[in-house]
This record gives sequence, structure tokens and C-alpha cells, in this order.
Amino acid sequence: MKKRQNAELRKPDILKNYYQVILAEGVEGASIAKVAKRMKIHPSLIIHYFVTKDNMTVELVDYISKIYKRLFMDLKIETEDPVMWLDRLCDILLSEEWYNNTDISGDFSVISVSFRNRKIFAHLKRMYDEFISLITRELEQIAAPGSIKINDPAGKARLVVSIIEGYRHFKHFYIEAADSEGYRDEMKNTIKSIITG
Amino acid sequence: MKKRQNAELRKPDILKNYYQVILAEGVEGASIAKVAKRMKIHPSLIIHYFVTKDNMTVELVDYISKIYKRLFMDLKIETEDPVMWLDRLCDILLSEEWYNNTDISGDFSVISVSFRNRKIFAHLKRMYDEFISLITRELEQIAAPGSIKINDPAGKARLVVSIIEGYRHFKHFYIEAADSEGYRDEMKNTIKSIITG
Amino acid sequence: MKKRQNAELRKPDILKNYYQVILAEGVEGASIAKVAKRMKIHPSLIIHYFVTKDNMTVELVDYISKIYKRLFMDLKIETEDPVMWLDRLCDILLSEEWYNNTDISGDFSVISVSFRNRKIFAHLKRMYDEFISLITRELEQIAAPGSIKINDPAGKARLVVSIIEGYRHFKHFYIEAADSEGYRDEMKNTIKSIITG
Amino acid sequence: MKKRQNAELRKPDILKNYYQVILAEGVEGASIAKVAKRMKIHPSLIIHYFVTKDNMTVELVDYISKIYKRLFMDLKIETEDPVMWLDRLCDILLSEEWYNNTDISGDFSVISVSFRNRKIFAHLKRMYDEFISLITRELEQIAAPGSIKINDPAGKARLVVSIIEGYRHFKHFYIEAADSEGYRDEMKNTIKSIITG
DNA sequence: GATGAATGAGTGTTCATTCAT
DNA sequence: GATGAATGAACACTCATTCAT
Repeated sequence: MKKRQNAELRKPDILKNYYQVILAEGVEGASIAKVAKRMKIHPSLIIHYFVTKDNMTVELVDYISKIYKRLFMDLKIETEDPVMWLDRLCDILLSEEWYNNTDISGDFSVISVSFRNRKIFAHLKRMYDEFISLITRELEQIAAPGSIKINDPAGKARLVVSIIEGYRHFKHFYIEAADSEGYRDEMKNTIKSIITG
Repeated sequence: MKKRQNAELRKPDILKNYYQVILAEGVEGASIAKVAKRMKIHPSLIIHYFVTKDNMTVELVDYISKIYKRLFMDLKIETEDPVMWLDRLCDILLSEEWYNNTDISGDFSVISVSFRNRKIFAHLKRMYDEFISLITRELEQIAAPGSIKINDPAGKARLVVSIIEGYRHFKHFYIEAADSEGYRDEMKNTIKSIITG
Repeated sequence: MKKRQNAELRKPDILKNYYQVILAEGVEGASIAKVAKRMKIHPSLIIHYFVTKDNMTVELVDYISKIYKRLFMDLKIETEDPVMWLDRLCDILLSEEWYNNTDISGDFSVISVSFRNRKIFAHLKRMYDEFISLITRELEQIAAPGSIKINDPAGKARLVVSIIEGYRHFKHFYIEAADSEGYRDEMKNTIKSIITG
Repeated sequence: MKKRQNAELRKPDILKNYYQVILAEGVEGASIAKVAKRMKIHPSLIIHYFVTKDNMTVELVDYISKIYKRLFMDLKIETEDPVMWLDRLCDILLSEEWYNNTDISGDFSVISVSFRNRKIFAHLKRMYDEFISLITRELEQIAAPGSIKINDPAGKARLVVSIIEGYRHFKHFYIEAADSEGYRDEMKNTIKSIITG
């Protein structure tokens, strides 16, 4: 009846479902049993693959990291002009699409766990590190031609990431606010002025 | 054995302990039993006061709100000069002290719950609304004398709050970074330029 | 706010509500708390009146007995002719109205408790004894003129009661059966032939 | 320590013990924990097999049905003569042995639940349906030779079942009555006259 | 008479996990 | 690889009851 699969295939599948459960019910509501039910497999099988729930959560962070990274790498900015490139980059990071693809609900869930779980903290930090490097590289490319000057691109990247996080954080509560577009514009200007300032 | 108390005294006491448990073990680890154990009372007494755990969590948000508000109201900025006032305000919002008093771990916990619990969402939003009004009022006072011009103080306040949240969010992962002070300075400048820009 | 009342008035009121809860949720689902909630009073007040739940249940049986007795006493058979009287009596005991007034669901609940609770058993038995006497008296009156002969009216009454109980018992499962009327007719004939047989 | 068993063996065993607990303490007193204690297994194992208590109760009805059916099927009436067969059948249905084997206390418990639980109602009704068919078939066999005439055997069977239920119901309260034997005789005559009448 | 505080036992159920198959 | 049996701790919550007010 059940197809035999190997870990390579099965594990990401389980993680995906685990993440879905977390999105639906939060860390406090997620359990191995619910993931198993969702997948119509036996809970023991999940243990078989991940040994402990804790383990699975750690691997989940890496799974999310990988997805986010791919998401960012897939960004296509179709211009060579540094000014437009920068503009486009800001647009993307504040876009509705990016906001929706990067699931802030799930992020908050795992981040909230990271306060008490060193491993999760470490793996999440690595994810942020990677994100910052990616932004840094972008900034360096933008600055390369010389028309735009960016001092300390790594430091700027950190600022940018932190502001984006604040934006997402804040947006959760004010998502439907009438002037959300005006708010986003202000955000964008802020980021741009930080980068070039 | 039985210390007889009333709701007025007991409820905040329970909430305080509930919060401590959440800080120590996260929402996913917090339970009525653990709170009761901490207080050396019977779990059912907690139910007696709050009827459901959900209820208690909602009341916890209000409890936190009240504390944050008082924390902010108690700020004493001892100057009359608008420029220094603004400087001091930024200092405070980014200060180690403020960061430590406003427990981001707890915040993330309840925020992460707010994604799935409408009541908690509403009560948390009200807290943010209040925080924004407080900042708005500060900005209006700063702008009142005329030496500093602040367009749309409410909008600015929102930006500021969102940036502070991003700062706290980010700081969690980079708290021990060598140049955290430099980072804070950049943050402060960013905020100041946003307000006056 | 709350009107002070005395036991004389309050107790039957509580019993009435207790009975309603049993009808709605069965003995297994009935609790002091639920009765209190229904009446918008404090559970302790119920304890104050009845001391224990067990006590209250025993008093409930007497309360039901009283109602049933009154129900029977209020029957008005408007004829003097013994044959018609008997006919009418059977009609009543098998009538939809009687069936609905005597709540079999509640009866089963308390009877099922009577298997393990001696007091309840005793009080319920007394109720049946009374019912049998009432029927016996009816039969004696019917037989008095001499046109109808009834041997051992007390024994007959017992048979009648037992058959009516079986009828009610059975009806629960076959209440909507198409030929329920035909079934009732057969029942009626059976009872009549038992009485006069 | 752990005796490994499978559902096929374990489930009826649990149901048997559940029934015993219900007999001893009623539906209102029966709990998963008590059943587990009785069996010296862990309560969660019961949940493992039945998922919910409700489920278990439904399955209990089927378990009882099966036992009753087998009880009836095992009846051996050793005669070929229709008159004696009928006589013997009535004897059995009113016998002390049958009364004791069919536990009326348990019956009342589950019946009282059936008023509020549709599933239990349905499963109990099916049990009665089966019992009625069995009696119907008996009556048809009795009538087959032609010496005894039985009109509408199915309808008669229903009457018989309802009277037996009334008998059992009533007997609970008058079990030790001095003339219980006389009462049974009258019952028997009533039933016989119904069938052939 | 009426309420609220407090208890402690008990409820059904969920959970992560272990082990045998 | 996959499932089912089994455990034991924990969960939120309900219960009847006691006591002080």
C-alpha cells in the first residue's frame, strides 16, 4: 500500500508538513502526531527519521533557510544600471510578494523557540548571516561601477536586514492600514538613504 | 496553609508568574500546572480565576501592555531643549536598559501566538497603538517650539516603532557582536534622520 | 441583586433545574456546577441547600414522584360507565400526551442510578408502589358496579404498570415506526384483556 | 511486564472490563482510568485502541449485542411439538436464568445514554431489531406445522419483546416480592395469549 | 442566604518516545 | 522502511466539597 521511500525524499516531505502544522497551529500546537496525521503515516515513522522532535525542529530551520536562500537567489533584477538596481532591490524586499513568500508567522514561531534552544538559535543565526552576506554582495555590486558610493556595505546590509525585519514585524499588525502604500514608500526611502547615506 | 486572597491581588500575581514561565519555557512549554507549581498553589485555583488558559493569555497581554506603558510613562527626560530631548529619546529607545526591561523573548512568544489567536492579536495591536500614540505625542512636543520641524508626526512614530522592533528583533541574534555599539549609533542616526527628514 | 429566598421555594427550583440538566446531559453529564450555571447562582449555594449531590438526587426522585402523582390525579375521566371508564383509562396511559409528560429519558436516568444506590432504589420503589395503588383503586372503582369483573385488582395493576413500562421503553426505539398506531391499539387490547381476563 | 497483544484480543477484553465497571458504578461512574486500573494497563492504551471514550461506548453496545445474540442462538428447545415449543420459549424468556444473563442494570445504563447519543441509539436499535427477528423466526417455525395459528408474527414479536422489557424493568423493583412466581405465571399467560390471540 | 477562595481528586485526551514485529 | 503496542508524563479542565466572609 505505502510506497517505501528513503530518507532523502521523505525527510524534506516531513519537514514541509511540519512547517505547515506550525503555521496552522504554532509551535505550541505542533506535534509529531499531527504531522503524521497530515501525511497519513504513522508517528513512529517520523521518530524513525528524526529520532527526536527537537532534532526535527533544528532540521526545520535549515530547511527554511534553504528555501529562503533559493527564494533570494532566484530574484532576477533585469537592469545593469546601479541606481535602478538599488531601487529594484528595495522594491523587492518590501514587496507584497516577498512578504507573502517569507512566512512571518513561521519565522516568529521558530525565532521564539530560538530564545530557549541554543541549536535553533545557532542555525537561525547562520540563516541571518547568509542573508546579510547576500545583501552585502548586492550592495557591493551596486557600488562597483562607482556611480553610487556605499561605505561599509556589510554594516549597511545589517541595518537593512534589521529594518526589513521591523517592517515585516510591524506589518503584521498594520497590514490593512489605509495608507500601507505610503508607509512602504517611506520605508523604501529610509532604506535607500541608509544605504547611500 | 490557605492564604486567602482576592482576585484583585491574585490575578496579577498569577499573570506575573505565567509570564515568567513563558520566558523560561516559551509558549509551547508554559502550562497552568507549571505556573501553579511556581506559586505553590493548586492548578485549579488558576482556572478558578481565569476560567481558561486562553483567557489567561489574553489577560497576560493586557498585563504586559500596562507594564510597558508605565515603563514609558516613567521615563524622565530632564531637559527643555527640543534637540536634546530628541537625542535623549532615541538614546532611551535603543538603550540597553530599555532593551532589557522590554523582554523581547516574551514579546516574540505572545506575538507568535497572535498569528492564530484573534483576541491576542487585537489586544497586542492595541498595545502597539498606544505605544505609537505615546511616541507621537513626544514628537509633537519636540516640534512644538518650532526649532525642529516634524511632518506627519504620527506617520513618523509608526516608522520609529517599526525600526525599533527590527532593532530588537535583530539584536537578539547579534547581541554580542563586537561593534554592537557602532550598530546602535547607526540605528540612532537612522531614526533621527527619519524623524526630522 | 439576588433575591433572598428560603429553602421552601428554592429547593424545588433547584430540583427542577437539576432534572432539566439530567434530561439534557444524562446522569453522567449532570453536575452541580451545570445546575448552578443554569440558574445563575453559585454552586456553593446548591450545596448549602442539599449538603451533598447524592442527597439532591434522592430528593429529585421524590420531586419527580410528586409530579407524576399530581399528573395522574389530575386525570379527568368524564363518564360513569365502567366499560367506557376502562377504555378511557387505557387510552390515557398509552396516549402520546402521557408519554410526553412522563419523561422516559429522565426515568431511565434515575432508574439506572437506582441499581447502585439503595436510597434512590427505595424512593423509586415507593413511587411505583403509589402508581400501582392508584391504578388498583381505579380498577376497583371500575369493578364496583359489577358489570365488569376484575380478579385480584392489585395483581392486575402490577401487570398493567409493567406493560406500560415496556411500552414506553420500547417506544423509545420505535417511536417513528409507521404503524405505531396499530401497535398502540394492540397494546391497548392486551391491557384490557389482562385486566378483565 | 508488557504483554504484547493485538487489537483482536485486546479490544473485547477492554470492552468486557468496561462493561463490568459500568455494572459496578454506572455510566456516570465509569471512566477510562477505572477500566485501565482494573486491567492493570495504562489508560492511554485504551485510548490507543478506541481513540475516544464515546467510540468505546458505541463498540460496547455492539459487544453486548453479540453476546445477547449468541445467548439466544444457544438456546436449545428439545421438542418438535409446536405447543410445547411455544411454552418452552415463554419459559425461557421469563426465566431467572435469562434474567440474570441479560444484565438489566447494564441495559438501563446504555439505554439511558441512548437518549442523548444518536450512534448509541442506532446501534441499540439494531440490537432490538435483531432480537425481534429472532423471535419472529421462532414464531414462524411454531406456526409452520399449522396446529397453532399466528397472525402477523413480526408484530407479535414486537409485542412480546416490549412486554419482556417491561417485565425485566418491573422485576428490578419487585424482584423479592413474595408472589413473584405467580407474577411470572401471569406474565407467561399474557404473552402466550398475545401470540396466539 | 449567598458568594468567592481554595482544595485535591479525577476527567478524557495528547504527547514523545521505546520496542517488537 | 514501516506499523502497532505500550508506556508514563503531562495537559486543560471539571468536579464535589469546605471554609471564610
